[in-house]
Amino acid sequence: MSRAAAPIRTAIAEAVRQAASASGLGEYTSEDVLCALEVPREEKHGDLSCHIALRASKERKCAPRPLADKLSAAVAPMIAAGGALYGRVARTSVEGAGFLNFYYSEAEIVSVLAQVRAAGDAYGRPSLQSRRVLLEYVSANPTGPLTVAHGRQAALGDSLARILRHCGHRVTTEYYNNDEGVQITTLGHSLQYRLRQITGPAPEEPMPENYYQGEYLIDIARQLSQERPKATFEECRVYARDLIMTGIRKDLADFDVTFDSYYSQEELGRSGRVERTLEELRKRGVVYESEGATWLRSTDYGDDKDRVLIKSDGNYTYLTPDIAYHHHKFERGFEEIVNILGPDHHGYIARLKASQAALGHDATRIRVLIAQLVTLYEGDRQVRMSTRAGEFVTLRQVMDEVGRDAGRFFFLMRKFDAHLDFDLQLAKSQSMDNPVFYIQYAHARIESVTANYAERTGRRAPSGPVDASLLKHPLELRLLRVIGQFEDALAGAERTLEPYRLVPYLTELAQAFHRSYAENRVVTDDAALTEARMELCLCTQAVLRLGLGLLGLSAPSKM
RNA sequence: GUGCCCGUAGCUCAACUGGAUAGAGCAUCUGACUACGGAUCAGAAGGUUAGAGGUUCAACUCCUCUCGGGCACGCCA
Repeated sequence: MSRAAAPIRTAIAEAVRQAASASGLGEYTSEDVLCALEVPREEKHGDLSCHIALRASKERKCAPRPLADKLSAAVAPMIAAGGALYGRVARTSVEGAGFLNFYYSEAEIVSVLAQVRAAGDAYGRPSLQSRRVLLEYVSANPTGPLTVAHGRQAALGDSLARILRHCGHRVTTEYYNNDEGVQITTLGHSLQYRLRQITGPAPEEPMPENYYQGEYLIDIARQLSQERPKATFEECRVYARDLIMTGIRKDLADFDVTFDSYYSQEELGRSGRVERTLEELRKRGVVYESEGATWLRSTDYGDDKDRVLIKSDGNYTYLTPDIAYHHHKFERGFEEIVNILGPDHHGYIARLKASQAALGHDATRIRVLIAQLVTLYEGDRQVRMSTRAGEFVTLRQVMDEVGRDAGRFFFLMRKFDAHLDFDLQLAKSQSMDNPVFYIQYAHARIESVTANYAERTGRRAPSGPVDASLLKHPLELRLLRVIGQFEDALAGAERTLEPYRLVPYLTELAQAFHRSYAENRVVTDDAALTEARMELCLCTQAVLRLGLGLLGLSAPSKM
């Protein structure tokens, strides 16, 4: 194959696009065709399958099979001698309702080793237009420690950032810090109450129900009492807020989650942006006064109710600065705005999008991912949580309990819009019940093969190109195929913004390795075969490391 | 009452957004190294996709209704 050949998936997509046009099937973009390519569930259906004829048949209401035949005929010259896919695709076939299946040549399958080597850390990067993405996530109010729900959002957002970056997008990650407002005021009162309990005279009233009840405030009060026993309310407010925020950032850092930017609501208020945004909305005629309040006519933009911007007491609602904040996201030039929110915010999406549409922005550029709740189990016992009651499980506790890798893996292993049952016992068990170890074990195992190889040869890798055609065993070919499917798994994760798609892929890759390993001894007296198998191991390891890295997991050499 | 998410093997979940014979892991049962890590590998069994209709070449997927679970529906944040 040629040196600068495009990845096979891209090459096939381009061939299909041209064939579709030539055969009168229709004009499609590369993106359209890429979406119609899939790795078939069953190997007998080929290495890559295209169902674009099925889609075309739907559009023009005719039988799909003849369309697939026409497409196949148009593709035929491309796999014949001199065609773009010559030597890479051995054959195609039309099957089922109208699938066009591609069967790779053995040379192509084997060439993934060279492709992994050549691409290095960029392996699997799809050919996409790079976008400027603002990814906002966690954004927990600094009124208490992060919970497991935040942990899930943190793992999801961080992994998503890694995936989008790997795909060539320019990503800025941001944490919106609600560092002022009603909840922070309540936090200040709560701390002051706790402080008085320590320094006296103790308050006679019981602690109001809406105060934050958690024990962490008692600890903070104890600390403050050493420094400033007579702290004013304002001092309490700032002290609690800042100390909690410091703790949040520490938790995130220990979870290996960092943000490019922390965006302060307080600073947003000082900047005058909120007023300017309101002015802009007024100028656009989407604001009106009623019942002493100021309203946004959000129903004109798809919301089911108009929303209050300024309450009759003169204060802004929560929405108002948030509108200004998102306006500022657009003003900073981001082409795609991704927000990860908890399930309690789903009703908020429509009004947020409406507000941005009202400002003249393209609301379809906003993608909101709702991360569903986490239910925590300790074996059979369910652990309930509630921030106010102070009876909750923190991200910190989960990290301490099960470790960072297992924690992140469990948060990511399910798709984010489904509830997650997180079994602490399972996550911390270092047994074969635990899927994260299965994947990491494959990586570590290869490391020890490498050590064996190094002992024999004095090198950790083949010194030059290997003869990959020596890899003939069905399980080896299977492993090579799975390595080549990384591209497909990554593209799926990028398109849907679902990191969990990498989990079954990596499990499959690890499995393909373990199976091949069980049948084929790597280091033998056959020098050429040993080199080829060693290269296969090293490429497998490279993709495992890459995939684990995209999930934010370590790739250990020993376990 | 209204909206959103969900209901798939004994358990936890997939099924590439409408595609091919609904797949994995665990649990259960049966097997496998005198060699590179047994945290591994091979095999068996397990299903009327909650239920009932509908749409079409094709439905776990879309529409309607019913049942069951979760989360939201403020001039709260």
